[in-house]
Amino acid sequence: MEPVTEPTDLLALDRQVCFALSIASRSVIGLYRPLLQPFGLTHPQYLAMLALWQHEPLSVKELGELLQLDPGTLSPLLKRLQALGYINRERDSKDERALCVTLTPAGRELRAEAEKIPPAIVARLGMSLEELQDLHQALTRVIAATRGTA
Amino acid sequence: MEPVTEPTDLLALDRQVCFALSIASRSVIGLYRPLLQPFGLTHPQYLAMLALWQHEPLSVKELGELLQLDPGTLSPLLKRLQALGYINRERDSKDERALCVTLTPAGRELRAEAEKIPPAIVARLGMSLEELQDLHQALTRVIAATRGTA
DNA sequence: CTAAATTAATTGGCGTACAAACTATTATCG
DNA sequence: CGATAATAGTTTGTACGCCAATTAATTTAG
Repeated sequence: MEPVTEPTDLLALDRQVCFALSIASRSVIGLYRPLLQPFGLTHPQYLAMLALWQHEPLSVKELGELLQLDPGTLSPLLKRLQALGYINRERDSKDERALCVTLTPAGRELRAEAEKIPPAIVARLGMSLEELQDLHQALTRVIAATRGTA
Repeated sequence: MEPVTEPTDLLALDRQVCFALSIASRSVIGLYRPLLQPFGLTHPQYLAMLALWQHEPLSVKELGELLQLDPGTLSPLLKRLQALGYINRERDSKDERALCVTLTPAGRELRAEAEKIPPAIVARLGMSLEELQDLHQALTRVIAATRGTA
Protein backbone atom coordinates (compact mmCIF):
# COMPACT_ATOMS: atom_id res chain seq x y z
CA MET A 1 0.00 0.00 0.00
CA GLU A 2 2.77 2.40 0.83
CA PRO A 3 5.39 2.38 -1.90
CA VAL A 4 7.91 4.02 0.38
CA THR A 5 11.22 2.30 -0.34
CA GLU A 6 11.86 -0.98 -2.00
CA PRO A 7 13.18 -3.58 0.39
CA THR A 8 15.87 -4.45 -2.13
CA ASP A 9 17.17 -1.44 -3.97
CA LEU A 10 18.85 -2.57 -7.15
CA LEU A 11 20.64 0.76 -7.37
CA ALA A 12 21.93 0.92 -3.80
CA LEU A 13 25.48 2.18 -3.91
CA ASP A 14 26.81 -0.31 -1.39
CA ARG A 15 25.50 -3.18 -3.46
CA GLN A 16 27.23 -2.36 -6.72
CA VAL A 17 30.17 -4.58 -7.57
CA CYS A 18 31.42 -1.92 -9.97
CA PHE A 19 31.53 0.58 -7.12
CA ALA A 20 33.40 -1.80 -4.83
CA LEU A 21 35.79 -2.56 -7.66
CA SER A 22 36.67 1.05 -8.35
CA ILE A 23 37.05 1.94 -4.69
CA ALA A 24 39.17 -1.15 -4.02
CA SER A 25 41.34 -0.43 -7.01
CA ARG A 26 41.90 3.19 -6.08
CA SER A 27 42.43 2.36 -2.40
CA VAL A 28 45.02 -0.33 -3.06
CA ILE A 29 46.82 1.85 -5.57
CA GLY A 30 46.87 4.51 -2.86
CA LEU A 31 48.89 2.15 -0.68
CA TYR A 32 51.53 1.89 -3.38
CA ARG A 33 51.86 5.65 -3.74
CA PRO A 34 54.21 6.31 -0.80
CA LEU A 35 56.24 3.21 -1.66
CA LEU A 36 56.69 4.22 -5.30
CA GLN A 37 57.26 7.89 -4.65
CA PRO A 38 60.97 7.47 -3.77
CA PHE A 39 61.50 6.14 -7.29
CA GLY A 40 59.36 8.79 -8.93
CA LEU A 41 56.96 6.14 -10.21
CA THR A 42 53.20 6.14 -10.48
CA HIS A 43 51.33 2.85 -10.20
CA PRO A 44 50.70 2.47 -13.95
CA GLN A 45 54.39 3.17 -14.53
CA TYR A 46 55.24 0.52 -11.94
CA LEU A 47 53.08 -1.99 -13.79
CA ALA A 48 54.90 -1.15 -17.02
CA MET A 49 58.20 -1.77 -15.24
CA LEU A 50 56.89 -5.13 -14.01
CA ALA A 51 56.04 -6.05 -17.59
CA LEU A 52 59.49 -5.03 -18.78
CA TRP A 53 61.37 -6.81 -15.99
CA GLN A 54 59.52 -9.93 -17.04
CA HIS A 55 59.45 -9.64 -20.83
CA GLU A 56 61.95 -7.06 -22.04
CA PRO A 57 62.24 -6.05 -24.83
CA LEU A 58 58.66 -5.05 -25.60
CA SER A 59 56.92 -2.96 -28.22
CA VAL A 60 54.17 -0.51 -27.34
CA LYS A 61 51.71 -2.93 -28.85
CA GLU A 62 52.93 -5.85 -26.75
CA LEU A 63 52.97 -3.71 -23.64
CA GLY A 64 49.43 -2.66 -24.40
CA GLU A 65 48.32 -6.26 -24.64
CA LEU A 66 50.00 -7.17 -21.37
CA LEU A 67 48.69 -4.16 -19.45
CA GLN A 68 45.41 -3.85 -21.33
CA LEU A 69 46.17 -0.23 -22.13
CA ASP A 70 45.73 1.97 -25.16
CA PRO A 71 48.76 3.02 -27.17
CA GLY A 72 47.46 6.53 -26.52
CA THR A 73 47.92 5.92 -22.81
CA LEU A 74 51.25 4.15 -23.07
CA SER A 75 52.96 6.54 -25.43
CA PRO A 76 53.30 9.45 -22.98
CA LEU A 77 53.75 7.10 -20.02
CA LEU A 78 56.80 5.55 -21.68
CA LYS A 79 58.25 8.94 -22.44
CA ARG A 80 58.06 9.71 -18.73
CA LEU A 81 59.81 6.45 -17.87
CA GLN A 82 62.49 7.41 -20.34
CA ALA A 83 62.78 10.88 -18.80
CA LEU A 84 63.25 9.15 -15.43
CA GLY A 85 66.10 7.19 -16.95
CA TYR A 86 64.57 3.75 -16.49
CA ILE A 87 63.96 2.77 -20.12
CA ASN A 88 65.21 3.27 -23.67
CA ARG A 89 62.85 3.98 -26.54
CA GLU A 90 64.22 3.13 -29.96
CA ARG A 91 62.65 2.20 -33.24
CA ASP A 92 62.88 -1.47 -34.10
CA SER A 93 65.44 -1.85 -36.89
CA LYS A 94 63.48 -4.79 -38.30
CA ASP A 95 60.26 -2.77 -38.45
CA GLU A 96 60.60 0.95 -38.15
CA ARG A 97 56.95 1.28 -37.23
CA ALA A 98 57.46 -0.52 -33.94
CA LEU A 99 59.14 0.88 -30.87
CA CYS A 100 61.65 -1.27 -29.03
CA VAL A 101 61.38 -0.55 -25.32
CA THR A 102 64.28 -1.79 -23.23
CA LEU A 103 65.55 -1.24 -19.71
CA THR A 104 68.48 0.99 -18.84
CA PRO A 105 70.96 -0.18 -16.20
CA ALA A 106 69.13 2.06 -13.73
CA GLY A 107 65.87 0.44 -14.74
CA ARG A 108 67.30 -3.00 -14.18
CA GLU A 109 68.76 -2.05 -10.82
CA LEU A 110 65.40 -0.78 -9.70
CA ARG A 111 64.10 -4.34 -9.71
CA ALA A 112 65.91 -5.25 -6.51
CA GLU A 113 64.28 -2.32 -4.72
CA ALA A 114 60.90 -3.14 -6.18
CA GLU A 115 60.98 -6.63 -4.76
CA LYS A 116 60.45 -5.14 -1.34
CA ILE A 117 57.16 -3.61 -2.39
CA PRO A 118 54.77 -6.58 -2.67
CA PRO A 119 55.61 -7.94 0.80
CA ALA A 120 55.23 -4.44 2.22
CA ILE A 121 51.78 -4.11 0.67
CA VAL A 122 50.67 -7.51 1.92
CA ALA A 123 51.87 -6.62 5.40
CA ARG A 124 50.14 -3.27 5.24
CA LEU A 125 46.87 -4.90 4.19
CA GLY A 126 47.10 -7.41 6.99
CA MET A 127 45.25 -10.02 4.98
CA SER A 128 46.20 -13.66 4.68
CA LEU A 129 47.94 -14.82 1.54
CA GLU A 130 45.14 -17.31 1.04
CA GLU A 131 42.49 -14.64 1.09
CA LEU A 132 44.50 -12.55 -1.35
CA GLN A 133 44.87 -15.53 -3.67
CA ASP A 134 41.13 -16.18 -3.54
CA LEU A 135 40.52 -12.55 -4.40
CA HIS A 136 42.98 -12.76 -7.26
CA GLN A 137 41.15 -15.77 -8.66
CA ALA A 138 37.80 -14.08 -8.33
CA LEU A 139 39.12 -11.01 -10.11
CA THR A 140 40.59 -13.17 -12.85
CA ARG A 141 37.17 -14.73 -13.36
CA VAL A 142 35.51 -11.33 -13.62
CA ILE A 143 38.11 -10.17 -16.11
CA ALA A 144 37.47 -13.30 -18.17
CA ALA A 145 33.73 -12.70 -17.91
CA THR A 146 34.06 -9.20 -19.32
CA ARG A 147 35.86 -10.69 -22.33
CA GLY A 148 32.89 -13.04 -22.75
CA THR A 149 30.53 -13.78 -25.60
CA ALA A 150 28.99 -10.49 -26.72
CA MET B 1 74.02 -23.29 -10.15
CA GLU B 2 72.12 -21.50 -12.87
CA PRO B 3 70.38 -18.46 -11.52
CA VAL B 4 68.16 -18.29 -14.58
CA THR B 5 64.72 -17.39 -13.29
CA GLU B 6 63.34 -17.67 -9.82
CA PRO B 7 60.67 -20.34 -9.55
CA THR B 8 58.42 -17.88 -7.74
CA ASP B 9 58.73 -14.38 -9.11
CA LEU B 10 57.37 -11.94 -6.58
CA LEU B 11 57.07 -9.32 -9.28
CA ALA B 12 55.28 -11.42 -11.90
CA LEU B 13 52.59 -9.31 -13.45
CA ASP B 14 49.94 -12.01 -13.41
CA ARG B 15 50.44 -12.50 -9.69
CA GLN B 16 49.79 -8.93 -8.58
CA VAL B 17 46.44 -8.34 -6.95
CA CYS B 18 46.79 -4.64 -7.66
CA PHE B 19 47.10 -5.41 -11.36
CA ALA B 20 44.05 -7.69 -11.37
CA LEU B 21 42.15 -5.04 -9.47
CA SER B 22 42.85 -2.27 -11.93
CA ILE B 23 42.16 -4.44 -14.96
CA ALA B 24 38.95 -5.77 -13.45
CA SER B 25 37.81 -2.29 -12.52
CA ARG B 26 38.51 -0.85 -15.95
CA SER B 27 37.04 -3.87 -17.73
CA VAL B 28 33.77 -3.81 -15.78
CA ILE B 29 33.46 -0.05 -16.19
CA GLY B 30 33.93 -0.67 -19.89
CA LEU B 31 30.79 -2.79 -19.88
CA TYR B 32 28.83 0.14 -18.49
CA ARG B 33 30.04 2.53 -21.16
CA PRO B 34 27.61 1.57 -23.94
CA LEU B 35 24.75 1.36 -21.45
CA LEU B 36 25.43 4.81 -20.01
CA GLN B 37 26.22 6.50 -23.29
CA PRO B 38 22.55 7.05 -24.23
CA PHE B 39 22.21 9.19 -21.11
CA GLY B 40 25.47 11.02 -21.67
CA LEU B 41 26.87 9.65 -18.42
CA THR B 42 30.33 8.41 -17.53
CA HIS B 43 30.67 5.72 -14.88
CA PRO B 44 31.79 8.09 -12.10
CA GLN B 45 28.86 10.33 -12.97
CA TYR B 46 26.58 7.30 -12.78
CA LEU B 47 27.90 6.52 -9.30
CA ALA B 48 27.20 10.11 -8.26
CA MET B 49 23.64 9.70 -9.53
CA LEU B 50 23.29 6.48 -7.51
CA ALA B 51 24.38 8.36 -4.42
CA LEU B 52 21.89 11.14 -5.11
CA TRP B 53 18.98 8.80 -5.84
CA GLN B 54 19.65 7.22 -2.48
CA HIS B 55 20.53 10.22 -0.32
CA GLU B 56 19.50 13.47 -1.99
CA PRO B 57 20.17 16.21 -1.05
CA LEU B 58 23.93 15.95 -0.64
CA SER B 59 26.79 18.37 -0.23
CA VAL B 60 30.06 17.95 -2.11
CA LYS B 61 31.64 16.86 1.13
CA GLU B 62 29.02 14.19 1.76
CA LEU B 63 29.24 12.96 -1.82
CA GLY B 64 32.98 12.77 -1.44
CA GLU B 65 32.63 10.60 1.64
CA LEU B 66 30.15 8.30 -0.08
CA LEU B 67 32.13 7.95 -3.30
CA GLN B 68 35.57 8.28 -1.73
CA LEU B 69 36.43 11.10 -4.10
CA ASP B 70 38.25 14.40 -3.76
CA PRO B 71 36.31 17.64 -3.89
CA GLY B 72 38.69 18.52 -6.70
CA THR B 73 37.33 15.58 -8.66
CA LEU B 74 33.69 16.11 -7.79
CA SER B 75 33.53 19.82 -8.44
CA PRO B 76 33.87 19.63 -12.24
CA LEU B 77 31.97 16.32 -12.38
CA LEU B 78 28.95 17.92 -10.75
CA LYS B 79 29.08 20.85 -13.11
CA ARG B 80 28.85 18.39 -15.97
CA LEU B 81 25.85 16.67 -14.39
CA GLN B 82 24.27 20.08 -14.06
CA ALA B 83 25.05 20.88 -17.69
CA LEU B 84 23.33 17.58 -18.60
CA GLY B 85 20.27 18.80 -16.70
CA TYR B 86 20.25 16.04 -14.10
CA ILE B 87 21.12 18.02 -10.96
CA ASN B 88 20.84 21.44 -9.34
CA ARG B 89 23.81 23.09 -7.65
CA GLU B 90 22.87 25.75 -5.12
CA ARG B 91 24.58 27.14 -2.08
CA ASP B 92 23.10 25.95 1.20
CA SER B 93 21.19 28.85 2.72
CA LYS B 94 22.10 27.63 6.22
CA ASP B 95 25.81 27.57 5.36
CA GLU B 96 26.88 29.44 2.29
CA ARG B 97 30.14 27.50 2.15
CA ALA B 98 28.33 24.24 1.41
CA LEU B 99 26.78 23.29 -1.89
CA CYS B 100 23.34 21.70 -1.90
CA VAL B 101 23.15 19.19 -4.72
CA THR B 102 19.65 18.06 -5.64
CA LEU B 103 18.05 16.18 -8.51
CA THR B 104 16.10 17.84 -11.28
CA PRO B 105 12.91 16.18 -12.55
CA ALA B 106 14.96 14.81 -15.43
CA GLY B 107 17.47 13.44 -12.96
CA ARG B 108 14.73 11.76 -11.00
CA GLU B 109 13.16 10.30 -14.10
CA LEU B 110 16.47 8.83 -15.13
CA ARG B 111 16.28 6.44 -12.20
CA ALA B 112 13.69 4.24 -13.86
CA GLU B 113 15.94 3.81 -16.88
CA ALA B 114 18.97 3.19 -14.70
CA GLU B 115 17.26 0.28 -12.98
CA LYS B 116 17.69 -1.71 -16.16
CA ILE B 117 21.45 -1.37 -16.03
CA PRO B 118 22.53 -3.66 -13.16
CA PRO B 119 20.59 -6.66 -14.48
CA ALA B 120 21.99 -6.03 -17.94
CA ILE B 121 25.53 -6.00 -16.57
CA VAL B 122 24.99 -9.19 -14.58
CA ALA B 123 23.58 -10.88 -17.66
CA ARG B 124 26.49 -9.65 -19.74
CA LEU B 125 29.00 -10.98 -17.23
CA GLY B 126 27.29 -14.34 -17.15
CA MET B 127 28.33 -14.92 -13.56
CA SER B 128 26.13 -16.27 -10.81
CA LEU B 129 24.72 -13.84 -8.28
CA GLU B 130 26.38 -15.86 -5.57
CA GLU B 131 29.80 -15.49 -7.11
CA LEU B 132 29.25 -11.77 -7.54
CA GLN B 133 28.20 -11.45 -3.92
CA ASP B 134 31.31 -13.32 -2.80
CA LEU B 135 33.42 -10.99 -4.87
CA HIS B 136 31.66 -8.01 -3.38
CA GLN B 137 32.41 -9.25 0.10
CA ALA B 138 36.04 -9.89 -0.73
CA LEU B 139 36.35 -6.40 -2.18
CA THR B 140 34.71 -4.91 0.89
CA ARG B 141 37.29 -6.67 3.05
CA VAL B 142 40.15 -5.29 0.95
CA ILE B 143 38.72 -1.81 1.15
CA ALA B 144 38.49 -2.17 4.92
CA ALA B 145 42.06 -3.48 5.01
CA THR B 146 43.37 -0.43 3.19
CA ARG B 147 41.76 1.73 5.87
CA GLY B 148 43.58 -0.35 8.48
CA THR B 149 45.98 0.52 11.29
CA ALA B 150 48.85 2.49 9.80
C1' DC C 1 56.28 -2.99 -59.19
C1' DT C 2 53.04 0.23 -57.51
C1' DA C 3 48.56 1.58 -55.44
C1' DA C 4 45.72 0.38 -51.69
C1' DA C 5 45.11 -1.61 -47.35
C1' DT C 6 47.01 -2.70 -42.94
C1' DT C 7 49.70 -1.87 -38.93
C1' DA C 8 52.34 0.78 -35.07
C1' DA C 9 52.90 4.96 -32.73
C1' DT C 10 51.89 9.59 -31.89
C1' DT C 11 48.84 13.44 -31.05
C1' DG C 12 44.78 15.94 -29.39
C1' DG C 13 40.45 16.06 -26.82
C1' DC C 14 37.61 14.94 -22.85
C1' DG C 15 36.87 13.22 -18.28
C1' DT C 16 38.52 11.45 -14.16
C1' DA C 17 41.90 11.20 -9.94
C1' DC C 18 44.81 13.34 -6.70
C1' DA C 19 47.67 16.96 -4.57
C1' DA C 20 48.33 21.71 -3.51
C1' DA C 21 47.12 26.51 -3.54
C1' DC C 22 43.38 29.68 -3.14
C1' DT C 23 38.77 31.88 -1.87
C1' DA C 24 34.83 32.51 0.79
C1' DT C 25 32.30 31.55 4.79
C1' DT C 26 31.64 30.14 9.45
C1' DA C 27 33.32 29.06 14.08
C1' DT C 28 36.32 29.89 17.96
C1' DC C 29 38.84 32.33 21.26
C1' DG C 30 41.05 36.01 23.63
C1' DC D 1 33.70 42.18 19.32
C1' DG D 2 37.44 41.15 16.29
C1' DA D 3 41.45 38.42 14.92
C1' DT D 4 42.37 33.71 14.06
C1' DA D 5 41.47 29.17 12.92
C1' DA D 6 38.76 25.83 10.69
C1' DT D 7 35.76 24.34 6.96
C1' DA D 8 33.62 23.82 2.04
C1' DG D 9 34.41 24.39 -2.68
C1' DT D 10 36.94 25.92 -6.57
C1' DT D 11 41.01 26.13 -9.35
C1' DT D 12 45.43 24.62 -11.19
C1' DG D 13 48.84 21.19 -12.44
C1' DT D 14 50.20 16.44 -13.46
C1' DA D 15 49.10 11.87 -14.96
C1' DC D 16 46.19 8.40 -16.41
C1' DG D 17 42.48 6.16 -19.59
C1' DC D 18 39.87 6.02 -23.65
C1' DC D 19 38.53 7.59 -28.26
C1' DA D 20 39.34 9.44 -32.76
C1' DA D 21 42.33 11.32 -36.14
C1' DT D 22 46.90 11.42 -38.01
C1' DT D 23 51.52 9.93 -39.62
C1' DA D 24 54.87 6.72 -41.06
C1' DA D 25 56.16 2.17 -42.41
C1' DT D 26 55.10 -2.34 -44.13
C1' DT D 27 52.00 -5.68 -46.57
C1' DT D 28 49.01 -7.08 -49.88
C1' DA D 29 47.04 -7.12 -54.31
C1' DG D 30 46.42 -5.99 -58.84
